[in-house]
Amino acid sequence: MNATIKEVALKAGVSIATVSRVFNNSSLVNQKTIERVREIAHSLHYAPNASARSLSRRKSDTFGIILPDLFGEFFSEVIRGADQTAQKHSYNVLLSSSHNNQDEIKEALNIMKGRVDGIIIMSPNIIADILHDNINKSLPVVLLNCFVEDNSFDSIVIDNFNGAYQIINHLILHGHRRIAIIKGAVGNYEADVRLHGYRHALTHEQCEVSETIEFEGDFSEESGYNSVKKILSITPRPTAVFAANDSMAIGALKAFHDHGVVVPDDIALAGFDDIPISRYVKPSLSTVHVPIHNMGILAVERLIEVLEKKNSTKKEKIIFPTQLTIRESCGCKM
Amino acid sequence: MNATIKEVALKAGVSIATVSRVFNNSSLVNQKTIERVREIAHSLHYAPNASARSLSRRKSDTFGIILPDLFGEFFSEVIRGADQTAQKHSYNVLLSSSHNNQDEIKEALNIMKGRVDGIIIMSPNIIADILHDNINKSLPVVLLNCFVEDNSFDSIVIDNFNGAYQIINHLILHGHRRIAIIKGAVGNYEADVRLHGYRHALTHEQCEVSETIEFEGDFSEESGYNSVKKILSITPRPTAVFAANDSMAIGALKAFHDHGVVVPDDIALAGFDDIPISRYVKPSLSTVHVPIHNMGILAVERLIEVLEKKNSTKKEKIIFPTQLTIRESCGCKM
DNA sequence: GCTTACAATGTAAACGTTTTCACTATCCCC
DNA sequence: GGGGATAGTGAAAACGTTTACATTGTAAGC
Repeated sequence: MNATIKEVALKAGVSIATVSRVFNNSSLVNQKTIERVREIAHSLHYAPNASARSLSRRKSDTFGIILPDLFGEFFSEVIRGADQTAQKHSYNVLLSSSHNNQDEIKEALNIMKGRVDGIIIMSPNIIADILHDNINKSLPVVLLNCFVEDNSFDSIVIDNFNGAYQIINHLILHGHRRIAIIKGAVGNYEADVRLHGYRHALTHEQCEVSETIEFEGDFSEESGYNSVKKILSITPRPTAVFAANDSMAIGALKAFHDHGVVVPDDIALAGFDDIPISRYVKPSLSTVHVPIHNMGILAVERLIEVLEKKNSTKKEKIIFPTQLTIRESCGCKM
Repeated sequence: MNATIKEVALKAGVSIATVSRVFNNSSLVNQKTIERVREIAHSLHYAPNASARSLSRRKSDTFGIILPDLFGEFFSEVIRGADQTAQKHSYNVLLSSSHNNQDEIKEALNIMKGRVDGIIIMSPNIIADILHDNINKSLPVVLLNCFVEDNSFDSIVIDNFNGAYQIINHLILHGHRRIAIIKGAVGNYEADVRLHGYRHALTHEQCEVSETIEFEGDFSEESGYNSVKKILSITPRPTAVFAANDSMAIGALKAFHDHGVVVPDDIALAGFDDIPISRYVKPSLSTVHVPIHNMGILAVERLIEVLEKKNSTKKEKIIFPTQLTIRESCGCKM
């Protein structure tokens, strides 16, 4: 059984109000009293009950993070940034991942509601209606890489379009005209935008745009690996492949190797995200750098800003620029 | 403002007790009443206040997870397993990472206290005293890969010793006698045990054990990369290198390549953990498979078991076996 | 020595639930 | 038609805090 504030007060010979004040660093308490209370509290292993505190203050000091999944390095980087920043500001992080459909997100939102002071949602499949219906207007929300047409939520997105555009453009500049893509998961907003960037760059330079060189993927290494077989079977063979994320690119790299196709000599390869591992594969991966870690940091900082009412009236949409990161796998010198 | 149980009760023409019963699926409520209450609740966007609920029930339906860091795929796999399992049993996950010293862990424990119904701690640096002093006996705890001499906590550990032993033994069986190690982080329990397994295997087969072939590392790709320069500078050159985790092995792989040393032809390489990416690097990594995901699952299941008092009297220590996973980087056929 | 001011503390009412206990109405059985 | 059961509901006391307000004691100012 944990000690309560009452027991501490009793033993210290003060009222519970005073104990409360000591633990909330109120300036109104006598120094001697503070010391006595702290000592007694320590000897009783007292720690304030968080639920009671939250109930009374109408504040939980906790942020919720809702993620579609937790595979690979991408999401853990987001969480890492968010967690570190939250801790720095004395907030906790309530995590809920593996939500891939609308119902699961709805469920997660309902659980979070009343438990957190703000929510970060990352779900490239989400539909805005769900949010409107299930989130109280007074609860701060930051959307990460979600598609929202209106400005009803704060939102942070990566410039997926330009990222894809740039790397395709780079490939074209180095002589590639027939460039295949391994697409991201179906129905995924980010996947769609990257595809559009890819197509747009090709169109702009009068290169071939065709569904015959667009291959299915789902962001996993395995799907990247599996696409390669199909890519190698078409003629003429594409001279370059753009995978919509690094995990698929790494899977593809392995597959090319297994089929005796040398990257980048026989075929160029590029990815997207710049996950930490991508510089350590061989050949190292040319990719589009995304400041993943920073997104987590910024999302939390924005929540805090809104909570402190500094800047809450207007919703903001922050677009993170990406950066072309040329390594070995595309075979180009910058 | 969120609606409260009172408003729902008022509008539905019942008492708050009845509303509460409806939301707790009590069997004692009339079907018609249930429907009316639910309808009204929905129209008011009512969701029970979690703090009040926790306070009243003395239960938060939340588990805490304390981690040293969140880098790489290892930790995110643990979290993934834990989160999925927690969700399955209607629990939430409160995350707190980036704790590398005793004081930070103490702090994290104090914050978690009163917020969670159970705690999972993964911290290969932890000292048991901290735990005894800061955790209430009544709070269920599961230790993941921590060193604890006594049986005062439930604990799940990987069989690091045998894992290391086995893979070194494998290398020896295939003719290697001079095998270097890239060690894990200093002061890290897992790192120590893997080192012992390595040494023990060498000793057992009368191979050279010497600090001149033991190199510093910290589990990061970068440290793996940096060790290689030193490894290549000693004579006679080791014929095999064992990295104490896959991340370092992948860094080393890259370094060997950059130095024109072919793995496995010129030198054999092995890792530890079997993170998802290790099968996709080139050459694919021979390593020791660790059921990371399962550890997260099991930790949560154990917490639930204890909470439900099914099996709480005795503390358990579960040792996860590892599995030798031979791929290309060691150059051996099984 | 009387007010005034202020520092330090206490009292008690919230906060929004759950849950025990008590109560009513209804039904069934002899 | 009286005496249980039983189903359904309500009243009210917790749960452990915070905090507005009230109350002390003491020092300063005149």
